[in-house]
Amino acid sequence: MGLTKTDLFTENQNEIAILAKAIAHPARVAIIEYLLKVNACICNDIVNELPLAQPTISQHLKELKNAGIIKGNIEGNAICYCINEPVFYKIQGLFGTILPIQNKCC
Amino acid sequence: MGLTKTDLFTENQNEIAILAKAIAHPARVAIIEYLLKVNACICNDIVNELPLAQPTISQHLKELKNAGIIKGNIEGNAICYCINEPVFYKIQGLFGTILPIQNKCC
DNA sequence: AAACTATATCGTAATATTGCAATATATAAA
DNA sequence: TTTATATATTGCAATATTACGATATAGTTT
Repeated sequence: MGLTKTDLFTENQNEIAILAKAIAHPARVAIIEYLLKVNACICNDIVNELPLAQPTISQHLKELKNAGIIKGNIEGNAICYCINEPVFYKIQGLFGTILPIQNKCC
Repeated sequence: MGLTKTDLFTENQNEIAILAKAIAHPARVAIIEYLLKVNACICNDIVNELPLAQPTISQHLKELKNAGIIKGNIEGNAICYCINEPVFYKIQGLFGTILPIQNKCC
């Protein structure tokens, strides 16, 4: 197979999985960290910052954008990327909730 | 290709990516949620809880264990699984830090 | 218009992931 | 010791991901 059975799980479970998958690559983590540092930049800045080819960066940016984690605005012939705050805060909410674990593991 | 260039990124970036990847599947999200609910259970309980075959559950448990998110203790002929607190709190720390975003996106 | 800059898309090869039937392993119960 | 229970591993097919060269698209500058 190789096909995740999305329909078998709740919308919330799928949403968490999709957001986690967007972060599940070191290049995309690096892009997020860089955007948090410089606030906003064009794609070419990221190409110069990371040791990956331009099409590869473009592909990673697309995935981050599809997940809603970043957004891009057309700026002349370039595209200005930045963190999409609402989704970013949502991630912090989803993964950052301090749950009291009652660990009675055998 | 199809091979993530791990050596090009920092240890921290790779660690975040590995933890995120472990959560990047709805079945594994469901397993984590279930373990948080019942505190501890054996693999067969999860097989009965989720609509996936036993080998598939076993595989997902293995990935969660490899990432350090859960741990399993031998209990007779069964294996008792539970959340591995330190790593779980680490995830909350990594993703849950409230960062003030200065969004000056174009 | 021609050359340049910035980004996206296509095509493709290599590798990874998902899912499960079949089977192996190991302890428990009868 | 046979049978049942619980989990892991193997093998395999289908699909997804990663990476990048080549190329397309689109705005900018000269």
